[in-house]
Amino acid sequence: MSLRSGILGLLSYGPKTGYSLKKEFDQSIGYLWTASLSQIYRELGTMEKKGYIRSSIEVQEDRPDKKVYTITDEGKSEFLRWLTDFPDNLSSVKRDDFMLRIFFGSQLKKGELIKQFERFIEQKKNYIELLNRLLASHEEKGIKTIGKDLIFWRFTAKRAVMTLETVIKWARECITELEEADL
Amino acid sequence: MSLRSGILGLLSYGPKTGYSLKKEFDQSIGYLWTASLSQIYRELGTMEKKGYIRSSIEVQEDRPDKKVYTITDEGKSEFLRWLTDFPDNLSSVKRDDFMLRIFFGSQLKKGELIKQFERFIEQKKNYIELLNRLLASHEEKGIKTIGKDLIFWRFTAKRAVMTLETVIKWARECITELEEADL
DNA sequence: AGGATCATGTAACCGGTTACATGATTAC
DNA sequence: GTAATCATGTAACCGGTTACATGATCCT
Repeated sequence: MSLRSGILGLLSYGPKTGYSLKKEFDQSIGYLWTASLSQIYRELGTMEKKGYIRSSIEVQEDRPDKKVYTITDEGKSEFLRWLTDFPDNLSSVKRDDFMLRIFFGSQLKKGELIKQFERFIEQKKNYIELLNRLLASHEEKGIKTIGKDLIFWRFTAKRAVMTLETVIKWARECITELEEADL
Repeated sequence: MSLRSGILGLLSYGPKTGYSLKKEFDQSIGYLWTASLSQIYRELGTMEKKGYIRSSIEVQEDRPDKKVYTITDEGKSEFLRWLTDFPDNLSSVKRDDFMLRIFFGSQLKKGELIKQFERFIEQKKNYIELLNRLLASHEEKGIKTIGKDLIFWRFTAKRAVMTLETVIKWARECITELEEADL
């Protein structure tokens, strides 16, 4: 139940609407957890029933009213229960359909494969740049505003960047091997 | 619809039962795609209705009869349609609840965090060994029996190993940084 | 004029997980 | 004895995706 925990975690920084939660998912933890609006609204509904969050309407003129959610004490302890309870097995589920296609690559043409590896490299490069901008914006705000969180945001973003650099290296090696191989 | 494609891909090597498909998922592509038995049986049922596969009962004595599935021509072309149709965006979905916990790590104790990073490293190390054994067994059989597939199986396993080595390095760096930091 | 942004949701569907059901043989 | 292996499935549930619905303001 990690969508729930993600929402509670973000709400632990302060009250938010469904819409603004979606933006935070996209902009700050999108590289490690994604969520759609409909999912967020549904989860907010069930969490309010359970008493993990409370809502209040903030009336606005010239744009739709806001429903602002605040985390309750039960919500905080529910979040901490999840946070401190690491699962025995720390591996995340692997379902990667790019890799599945490569696994069955012998049924593809060499040229097509190389083209796809090149697209792959391009996309990962762009993603690294995006993450570096995110990291830089955290670093800029610095310890004064973000506080103790900075080091952990650096950790997670760092892992993403390092992994991307590795898969780029891997894809380059694949291209070289493919070019040398006679298929 | 990649579970379907995974099954069709495996059936393209030869007829199989639901049970033996499960074993192949676990033993050869488990590191890039997982599937449960109930999922496989359900998918086999719908695929037979669609005409992608055909089944025949193989009677056995002293153990349950087998229902052996064979890929049809429609099945083959459905598989190739999927295989050649790479999506525009090659990124796989990221939902990693270990990372989510690290992101909110400022609410955890330093000692607990280090312990979890150490568990993480141990598990990844073990997984590398498992993959290396898998790779070695492919390599052993060699080009003569596996043929053109070998290079692609090496590619996919290689990526997994390289990524694991990277995340181990990352986790070690995190531990060092954590030990030096005063939280 | 047309699309993005702000803001809320519902409904249907689809794929993955968990639990249940059955039952013989083989290996420790 | 008991756990693993062989072999098939069904049913319920749960979480994620896609489509639908509404409507004003702001920017190009």
